[in-house]
Amino acid sequence: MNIQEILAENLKRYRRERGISQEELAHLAEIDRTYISSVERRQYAASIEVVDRLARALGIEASDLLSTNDKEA
Amino acid sequence: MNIQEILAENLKRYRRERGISQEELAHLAEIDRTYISSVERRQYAASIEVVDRLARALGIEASDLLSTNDKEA
DNA sequence: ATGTGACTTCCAGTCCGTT
DNA sequence: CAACGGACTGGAAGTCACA
Repeated sequence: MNIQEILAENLKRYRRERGISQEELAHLAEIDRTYISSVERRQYAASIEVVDRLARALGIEASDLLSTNDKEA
Repeated sequence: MNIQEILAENLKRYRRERGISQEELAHLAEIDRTYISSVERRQYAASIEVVDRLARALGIEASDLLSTNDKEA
């Protein structure tokens, strides 16, 4: 389990918990729609900047998106 | 407190707790010494890849380096 | 043992589209 | 709504000399 997978899995999980689409999250986090798709498909090693923006959009902290524990927000 | 500051502060704190220099950490994480210096001085929004390598070198998890809580490892 | 400016390379991230 | 492609740009990644 590398860091990109951890981010991808956490992102998908939290996003689905919120019941929002990639597109909506993209809008909320002000990140490109196709980029969110790429991250969820482990295509890139995102910067902490985008991890932070994604976390804020989901109402959690950046560290939650990189955590290996599967705890609820 | 933005994400770069959080990373910088956590990195410095954990590194000093371990009593190791930037040079030693650089060697352990296989990252250039001056790059670690840059990160600690908030010059970049590092990628999660780099954060992960630094965390491993410090014996912690990537999420610990981005956490806002000041807990011990 | 660390900070810094200058530098080059390359991929993160955006924007257009189609399947 | 998501995966995926091509083309592009800015800035992270990585290194050096010197203070």
